[in-house]
Amino acid sequence: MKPQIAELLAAAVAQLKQDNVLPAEFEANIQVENTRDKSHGDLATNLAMTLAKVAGKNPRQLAQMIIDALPASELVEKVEIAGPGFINFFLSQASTNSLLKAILEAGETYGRNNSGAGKKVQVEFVSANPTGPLHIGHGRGAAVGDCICRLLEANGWDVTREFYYNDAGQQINNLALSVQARCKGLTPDHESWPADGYRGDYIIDLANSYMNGDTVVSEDQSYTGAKDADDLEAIRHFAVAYLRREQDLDLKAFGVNFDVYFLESSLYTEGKVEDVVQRLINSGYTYEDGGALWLKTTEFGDDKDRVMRKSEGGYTYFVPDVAYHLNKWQRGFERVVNEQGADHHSTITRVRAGLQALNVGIPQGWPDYVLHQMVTVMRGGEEVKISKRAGSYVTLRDLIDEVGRDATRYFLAARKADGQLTFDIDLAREQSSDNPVYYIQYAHARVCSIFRKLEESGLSWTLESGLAVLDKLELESEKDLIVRLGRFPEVVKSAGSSNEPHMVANYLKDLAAEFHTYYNSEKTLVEDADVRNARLTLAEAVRQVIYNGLHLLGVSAPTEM
RNA sequence: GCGCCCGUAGCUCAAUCGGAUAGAGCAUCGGCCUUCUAAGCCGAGGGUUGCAGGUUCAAGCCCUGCCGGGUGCGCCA
Repeated sequence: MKPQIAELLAAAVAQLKQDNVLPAEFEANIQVENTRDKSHGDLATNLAMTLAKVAGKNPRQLAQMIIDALPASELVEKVEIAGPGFINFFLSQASTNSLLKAILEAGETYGRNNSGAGKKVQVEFVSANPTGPLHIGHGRGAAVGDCICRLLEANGWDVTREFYYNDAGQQINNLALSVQARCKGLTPDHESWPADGYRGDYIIDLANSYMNGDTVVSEDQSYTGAKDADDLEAIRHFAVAYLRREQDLDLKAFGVNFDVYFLESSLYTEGKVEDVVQRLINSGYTYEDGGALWLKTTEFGDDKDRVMRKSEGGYTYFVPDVAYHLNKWQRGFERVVNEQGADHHSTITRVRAGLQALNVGIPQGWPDYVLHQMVTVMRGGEEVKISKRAGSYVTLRDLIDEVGRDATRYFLAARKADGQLTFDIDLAREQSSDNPVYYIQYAHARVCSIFRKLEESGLSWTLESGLAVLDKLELESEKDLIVRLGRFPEVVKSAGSSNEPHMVANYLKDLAAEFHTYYNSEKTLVEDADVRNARLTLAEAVRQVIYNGLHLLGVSAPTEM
């Protein structure tokens, strides 16, 4: 409804320009907002207040002139001036009726739009290195990242989900050494245990599997254990494949799938690192000092220049990062979203600086970053410290098993990413019945239950019969519910453009609350067939929107609970 | 020391490019099941939005300075 109201206002502004109330050259910024308070109508604009200065009138006086200049419309019941000069619009039943019709005709596509126009977007998330099981922090990344993907798809983008991992660095060597130590029967307290070795029990399982000669198959590779405790290279390959499989299983259980697995090692084997170094040298932003090769990142906002090639000859980690992002750009992703933990923050400036230095037309703020803050885990009233090396864990698998997939996804995605998150496992488990996700799902199940009851009574409802009697929705609560349903598309759009899936969760909670209230105050299956059919139509629209919204969060919409 | 994130009810969190009386859930207290699922609803209490200034018709939101919590700052990845 917002665009229609904005059109009316634009017409009024044009009229006032013609009447010389407003200067002809002036470009008015028309904003139509949802109201928080019902007494302020359904939609409101601050137009009179923003134009008051230019017009040389007080805002309320100007508001009246704008109202007088508004073209007639059957969408609007009445218009009022309120407070310092807000213009409040009360929508007519004709407008809510047509809204309801539009929702039901759109069905599962209601809320979607084509603002992405089919353009390619890549979302990189999780990107855990294969050195251990996924923990709750990865879970947050997985939930937020996947929801961002779903939102982008709903906004008409062509989404590629990508998982990037380092399969060749120092951490992997430590992993291989740790597994090798276990293969030889060593324990972490032994004096020849590797210095930075991984101590978790999963290393034992891994070592046993390798010595058994198991074959592990993950999404992007497979490898058979060589049973040889002295073959470090074979152990390394096996360990990576084994942990990748474990991570894939966890992610699958979480409802998260990837289109592309990108190996950091491929940047080296395919010459992409060398290529990007050469490009940077050619661009003139590099220099040598102390035997190392430096990049002048300070020219692009960094606080000091960064080493690209160490004096001993190896590259620092940010060079493959730049190479990887150049590759993303070359693959034609106009938009890229990197969902990572906030501890990766320092790479943002460096990667962007490197991309700018390449001088290949990459926009300055490219790519987008969504950084989620740490998750603190509480169990038994105490904080659980997560340490890979010490083997202290709250794995994503633990959470899915204990709390459930729907609740875990909801909890991790329903909050803004840029705040720390406290996840109290006992609370999530013990109070599972008070969990907000059930509250939303319950609203969905209730509508389904109404329709089952209808069928049991030998009655029926069709969309046609319902749409024919929408005028029977005379209650204020019914109108409010419809107005809220009408806001769903803008939530999808706004959440999609700002990469903030939590907005969808909040919207659904509010919608569910409004429906529960309505459900308790008005019976749907009443004697009067017209009223009944009209209310069933409304209930079905509510169900559809909750279904669509839950789908965006990757949470199921049960038909009974 | 420098950079970034956060600070909102006892707790966990919202607040849609700066809008009107800052909202939910949990917890506490009091009501509602012979009526479509009580995993629900209705009501009550609970706030100087960390502090102090500034910008404007309007600030939880923007600017400056403090305070507090977190995190990152290597020729490690």
